[in-house]
Amino acid sequence: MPELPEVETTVRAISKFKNKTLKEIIVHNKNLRWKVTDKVELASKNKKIKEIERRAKYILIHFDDSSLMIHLGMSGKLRIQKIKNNFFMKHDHAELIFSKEKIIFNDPRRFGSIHLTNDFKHHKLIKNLGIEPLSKSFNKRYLFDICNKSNLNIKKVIMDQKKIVGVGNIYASESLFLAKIKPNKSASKISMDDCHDLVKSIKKVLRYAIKMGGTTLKDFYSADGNEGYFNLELSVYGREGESCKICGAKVKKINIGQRSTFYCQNCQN
DNA sequence: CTGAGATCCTGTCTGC
DNA sequence: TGCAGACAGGATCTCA
Repeated sequence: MPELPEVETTVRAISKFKNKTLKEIIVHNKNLRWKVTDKVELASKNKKIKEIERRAKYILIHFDDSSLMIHLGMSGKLRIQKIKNNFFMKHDHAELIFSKEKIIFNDPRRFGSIHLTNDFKHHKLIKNLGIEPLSKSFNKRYLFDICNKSNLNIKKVIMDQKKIVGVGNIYASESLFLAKIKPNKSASKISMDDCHDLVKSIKKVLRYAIKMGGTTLKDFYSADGNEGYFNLELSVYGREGESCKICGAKVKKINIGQRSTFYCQNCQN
């Protein structure tokens, strides 16, 4: 489910817990993408939350001496629920308990993960992440450099979390459409002008998706229960056979790295 | 080092 | 309806 905009939307929804004290974490199912360690429950009792932020697709909840790292994987989501509202949903795997409310981690496919670390910056899942696409350092020069060094096609490059973080399968297709670049174009053939357009497109698409509260394709809801509306704005993703919103040609679907990829054969080169 | 492919897991949809 | 198979927003690991 979640790419950068959905994670950002989730972080914003739970940011109201900043400065609140986490009473405890209860893990119902430790078998996530990685086994949830006992430390997560044992070392997170009565911790004041100093900061809540997003890094790549990770939700980071910082305490004084440690940080909780939550990844939503493919189907994970957080929801905020009143303590007294005592109901469970299938696949509720963990609960962050506060005085009146709790944050529940629900993840049917269990590709998500929860870690507690004393040094998140050097955690193995964080330390090799690439730059944030919405930061100033993500510019045409940077993109041009990584494209030049790569033998992959452009879609694979922009989805490589070691290079650029946060861009997943939906927004990769959407950004490439906006930049009028074919997803299977060889990265090494990308011009500086292409990079200019693509950087602008990625930023624009991500910012707009955040503004719309993310994309609700099947069942993404923000932690506050709101639906995301970016799916109404999708230009090519999931629109195989439908007409391109620009030129009217049929939207094509191909596979790139076992992921569905959508583009307009007419608009994108 | 790079890159392709398999893999983790459940739910939903499509086609026979 | 039933059932098999494909597919789904991620990303790591293995192997060549």
